[in-house]
Amino acid sequence: MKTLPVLCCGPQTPALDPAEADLLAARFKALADPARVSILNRLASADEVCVCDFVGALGIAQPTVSHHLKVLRDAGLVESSRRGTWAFYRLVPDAVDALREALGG
Amino acid sequence: MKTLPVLCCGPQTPALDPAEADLLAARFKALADPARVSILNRLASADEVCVCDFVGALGIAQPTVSHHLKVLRDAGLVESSRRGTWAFYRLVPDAVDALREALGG
DNA sequence: CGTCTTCATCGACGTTGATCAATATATCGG
DNA sequence: CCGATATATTGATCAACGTCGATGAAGACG
Repeated sequence: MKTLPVLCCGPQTPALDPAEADLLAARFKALADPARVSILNRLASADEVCVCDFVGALGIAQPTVSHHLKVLRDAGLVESSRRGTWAFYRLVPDAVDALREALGG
Repeated sequence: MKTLPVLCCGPQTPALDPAEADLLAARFKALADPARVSILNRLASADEVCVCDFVGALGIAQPTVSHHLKVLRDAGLVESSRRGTWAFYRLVPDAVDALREALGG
């Protein structure tokens, strides 16, 4: 007669909702690049920062900066408004707070 | 005579240390996948979880789970210990705390 | 209008990552 | 030692990402 294999785990607790996992992963992915971490860090120290400031500080080409800002915008972590010639970016505090809470507040 | 262009930004505050940005980005990148977010979420609710539990709960193949666990291990977010047949994974609280502080605690 | 500046988008290139089948390694029971 | 189980590693494939040059869109200024 065949013996049953020994099990290591009891009944499983339900997994995290896949949609919730997707949302969190998408937001963390927006931070998965040094340039974008630097952008967020700079935004944390000022109410508004204009794009030309990022270009000067990050040492990467202007289209690349624009690309990173779009990634952060699509993730809902920053928002922008254009005034005349320049575009200014701000943090979205609620989105950043949500991420921090996901890490176990 | 040529006029000087109007500037939008004053003198720049120093940028975040590139090495620091790299480290933070690497850790956020480890969370930039739904499977790994679910793994961390499950680890947050239990002292230890064995690999077979992840395989059952995530609905992805065993080598893929092993790959994701390696990514989290390399990022220093989890650690593992083998006891007999099974491997158990735990959170590394300090690493998770560091990430949360980077989001502005 | 014409030119200059700022910023966004597009197209292309090389790199990285996620996934799984197959295989390797290790441990337990007999 | 042998077969079964659990985990890790390898190799291959396909998609996604970072980067930049070229181009486009929109306002400022004369």
